[in-house]
Amino acid sequence: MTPEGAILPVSRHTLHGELVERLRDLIIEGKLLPGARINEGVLAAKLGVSRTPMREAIKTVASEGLIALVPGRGAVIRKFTPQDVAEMLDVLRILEVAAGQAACARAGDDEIATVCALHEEMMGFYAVRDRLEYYKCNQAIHSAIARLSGNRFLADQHQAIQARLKRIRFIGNEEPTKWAGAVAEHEAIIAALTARDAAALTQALTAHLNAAWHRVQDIL
Amino acid sequence: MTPEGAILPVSRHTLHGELVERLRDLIIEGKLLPGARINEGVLAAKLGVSRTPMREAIKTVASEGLIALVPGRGAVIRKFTPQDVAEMLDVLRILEVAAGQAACARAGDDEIATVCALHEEMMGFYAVRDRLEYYKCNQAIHSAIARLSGNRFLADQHQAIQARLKRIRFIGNEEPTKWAGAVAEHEAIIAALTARDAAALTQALTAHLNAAWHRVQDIL
DNA sequence: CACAAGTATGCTGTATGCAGAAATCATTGC
DNA sequence: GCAATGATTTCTGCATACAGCATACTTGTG
Repeated sequence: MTPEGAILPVSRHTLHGELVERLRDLIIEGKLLPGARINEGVLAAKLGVSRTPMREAIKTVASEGLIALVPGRGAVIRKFTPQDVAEMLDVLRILEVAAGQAACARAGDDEIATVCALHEEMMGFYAVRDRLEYYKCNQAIHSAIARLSGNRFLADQHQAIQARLKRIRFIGNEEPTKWAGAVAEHEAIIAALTARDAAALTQALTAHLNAAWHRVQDIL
Repeated sequence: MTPEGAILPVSRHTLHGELVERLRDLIIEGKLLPGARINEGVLAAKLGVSRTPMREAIKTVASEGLIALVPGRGAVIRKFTPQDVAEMLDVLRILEVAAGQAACARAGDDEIATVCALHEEMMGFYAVRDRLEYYKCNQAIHSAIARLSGNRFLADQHQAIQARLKRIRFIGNEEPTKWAGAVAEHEAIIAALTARDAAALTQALTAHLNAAWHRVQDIL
């Protein structure tokens, strides 16, 4: 990938970008709970910055949908209704199915192999019941499938929505039976993808995301 | 809709929201051209505000994708490559087709009638060659179809992408022959929707958005 | 004891100030 | 005459300051 001695631009750390990531993580990791108000001053102080870049980061994350802005009253961590989650999962399904169709048609064997490798890795984590690492692999697989479409914009949109649902889906898969179900569905997805069977892949992805809805439903 | 004497909260105009809209409009209307750098100071002065809310608005619009932030060098109006546009149109097609499918299954006759009414209005503007009003109706129709899905999140995502392409598609349809083509495609869409013919609607929408790509290709 | 009005505090929203990095322009050497 | 280098100016990025609104608390009254 990176040629020996290649000169690549220094990654300029902007405070804004840094804060956006930190803020997103705080929400996704559950340190900031849905419904909770954000006090700019104290949060900025905790992160060791002034209110100005903190506010800019809040505005950015708000436009991504994780935070709601209440005029005159600041920002609150957005609380997703069951309907919100169902709708997001539906769009995720639409995008993934479309990506899957495109992938069967245009993805190279090497690209598909990469996804399979991720799947193997994920199964390894499942074997030792490492739920966090399993989950990371899981997300990586779905992101990879989105990228297989060859449409970067689609992949980006997919990624953004997946990020919003990250926490909810992570909590939703806590039960062992649910987890086992998800694993089985993944097997079907990988099989269909390897065979480049577009129809089967559509079926498998749809089933997987419908099941995901049933899995998270309880915790909403 | 609004009951007689119903008390609805006063619409609080936040400077931030106002600026975001103004900034979006400036870009979409072409007052700020792609590739141009934004000077926070002068733009804020022109709009009669200080740099702080202006910067926040810029960050927000940037996260929407119309502006690119260059660390240490401020913000530039984002320039879309032909590939970017093709990818966005593709996602738009995916979302609209999915919305259309859902609409055929679940939309009420009244909802469909609303879309048809918009179509009639649009044809009126076409008859007198009022391109701007025609275009507004056009966008409204596509947004309405997205809403017919019953999935608000899908509709919102669709809306956001459509907004990004607004200017490019407006310019792309300048030629009379292209315009006529678009009108014909719309007729097919409305016919399929009225008949609740999901397959035909998918066909019509796909054709329309593929054609849209051909129409804008020249100006990129 | 409950409730309402007034007061006080805290927070948001906006403006301004300041340091450092870019960009532009002038100057000097070749 | 052109290129490279240095100085100046502008602009961004962040911090701080201030005003107005929202909320919480307190106090007075029925």
